[in-house]
Amino acid sequence: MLKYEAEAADRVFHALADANRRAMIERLTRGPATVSELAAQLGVTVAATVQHLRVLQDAELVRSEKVGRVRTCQIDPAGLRNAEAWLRRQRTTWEHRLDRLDAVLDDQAKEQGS
Amino acid sequence: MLKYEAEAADRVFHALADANRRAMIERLTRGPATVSELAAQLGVTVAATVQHLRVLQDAELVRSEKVGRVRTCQIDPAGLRNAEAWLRRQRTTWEHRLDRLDAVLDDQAKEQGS
DNA sequence: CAGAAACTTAAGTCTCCACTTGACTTTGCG
DNA sequence: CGCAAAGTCAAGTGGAGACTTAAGTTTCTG
Repeated sequence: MLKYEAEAADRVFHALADANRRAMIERLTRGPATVSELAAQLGVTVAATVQHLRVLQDAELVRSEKVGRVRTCQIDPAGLRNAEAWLRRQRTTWEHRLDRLDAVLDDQAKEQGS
Repeated sequence: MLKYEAEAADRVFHALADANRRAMIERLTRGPATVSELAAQLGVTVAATVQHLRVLQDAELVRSEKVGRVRTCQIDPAGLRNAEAWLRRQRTTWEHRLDRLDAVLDDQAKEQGS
C-alpha cells in the first residue's frame, strides 16, 4: 500500500471508529444539517461537535460550508469510497487465495484418485 | 442502528483504525501466519502483536488456533463483511436521497418551464 | 446600536491505547 | 534431562483523543 493511501485509510478508519462520528454520518446521509442540529442530536456540546466535524472533514467523509453565521454540513462520498475500496481489496485478495487453495486441493484429490 | 450492531461496528472500525492491525490483515489475506511472523513483519514485540491479535479477534476480523506452541492466524471474513455492510448502507441511503432530490429539482424545473 | 445566536478557539481533565520490559508457562529437540 | 523457542501475562509509561468550560468572533434581528 502506498504511503498516502495508508494515511488516508488511517484518517478514514479513525474517523469511523467513534460512535458519535458514525452517528453524524448516518444523520447526514439523510440530508444536510447544521452544527447545532448535530450537537443536539448527539447530546454533546457544540464545541465537541466542531472537533468531530474537523476529523470527518480531514477524512473526506463530510464537507461543510458557512453562510452567514450558520455552518451546514453534508456527506462527502470520497472517504466512504476509500474505505469501501480498502475493504473490497482485502476481501478479493482473500477470495482469490481461497480459489487457488481450492485448485491445489482439487489437484491433490485427482492425484490420489489416479 | 441496533445496539449490538453499534458495538460490533465500534469494534471493527476501532480495529481497522490502527495501521499495524491493517497491515496484519493485509498480510493474512495472502495466507495464514504465526504470531512471530506477524511480529517480525511489523517490527514490534511479540507481546504487542498478541495484543493486536486480541483486538482483531474481538472484531471478528481474524481467527487463530494454537497447535503445539505455535499460534497460527488467519482471516475471519465476518468482521470485514460487517464493515462493508455499514459503509454500503450509508452510501445507498445517501444515493437514494440524491435521487429524490433530483426528482424534486426536475419537478421545479418543469413548473418554471410551464 | 444592543443583545442574542451560531459558531470558533484555547486550555484543562480524564480516559484509553499502543508499546515496552520482564517474569512465567508450555512445547520441541538433541 | 536441559535448554531454546513460542507465546502469555502483568505492570508501567507516554501520548493521543473525547470531553468540558470559558472566552472570543461574526452575523443576524429588533
